Amino acid sequence: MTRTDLETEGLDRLLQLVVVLNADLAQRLAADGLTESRAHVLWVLQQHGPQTQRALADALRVTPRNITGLIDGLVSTGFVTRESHPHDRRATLVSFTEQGRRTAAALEQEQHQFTGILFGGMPRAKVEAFVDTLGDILGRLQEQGLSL
Amino acid sequence: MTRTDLETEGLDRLLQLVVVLNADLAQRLAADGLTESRAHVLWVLQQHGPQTQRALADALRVTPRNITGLIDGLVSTGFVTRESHPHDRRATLVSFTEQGRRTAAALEQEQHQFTGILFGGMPRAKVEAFVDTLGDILGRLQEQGLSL
DNA sequence: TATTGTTATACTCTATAACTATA
DNA sequence: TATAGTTATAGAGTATAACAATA
Repeated sequence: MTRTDLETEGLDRLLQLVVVLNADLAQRLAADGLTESRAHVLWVLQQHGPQTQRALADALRVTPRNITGLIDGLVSTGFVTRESHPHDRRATLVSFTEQGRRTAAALEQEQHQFTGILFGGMPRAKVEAFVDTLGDILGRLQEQGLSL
Repeated sequence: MTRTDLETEGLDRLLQLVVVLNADLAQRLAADGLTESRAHVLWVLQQHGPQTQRALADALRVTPRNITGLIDGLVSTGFVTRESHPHDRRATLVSFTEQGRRTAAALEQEQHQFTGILFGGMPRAKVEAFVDTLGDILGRLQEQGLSL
């Protein structure tokens, strides 16, 4: 196999993995009545606690108008509430409901268990090499201006 | 680093890679006036030649109604045309315009060059190990019923 | 004057259901 | 009777622009 064919095979598998992981994520979330965007909101709340819509807009890198719609959806499906901000009457604080808190915790748990599917029983050295190469590739992409 | 931490780090980097690759793809396509879904149509045409909308619906795994909308968009932006099917007057054949053909070929070319960013200058053994592990992981996912 | 979130409007992707034309 | 593609309708994500309330 030529070097070029090898690299092409690598990109193909990487793109295939992207598609499969995305599809699986969307399906799991749909089972909980969530979309990827709404789950992203829950993720931020889980990591950083109650947030203003402005902060959520910055975190998700979408417009404030978009956040209004996402929170509308999460409120109507019972995952979060809008609370008044204690010090700024312009702002609202988005907080978990009990259902939201449970769901976010369960998703975090599921992600953790997912590592077992990916790496379970794989020789440690192989996992280490894989993680190292991923870091290498992410670094290359960052040099191209591609990062989070 | 514990085995668990290592695996968590691996999943984190994988998910980060998914996000970065998706964002970059969307941005490149937008520069050409394309969305991911519309580009997917061009991709199928590039690989298999002119197709009926029905065949495109099957290939993209979306409803026929959805294909109507995607082709409407691709026609109005000049990437494809609807031609009458030679043997079945119910069906339409979707074909490239010259612009569509050029764009699809350029995208294929760009993807090929992208391998240089990902793997260029990396020791062959390292690339081989990475591609091997990707295949391993895709196999594990397939065992879980997760595949294309 | 600047910021927070909303209303108004528009585009894209997605789906189901009913329908037309054709096989 | 079955298939190809459309119209009708609806929900979700995204954006810009104008606006109200508040800082």
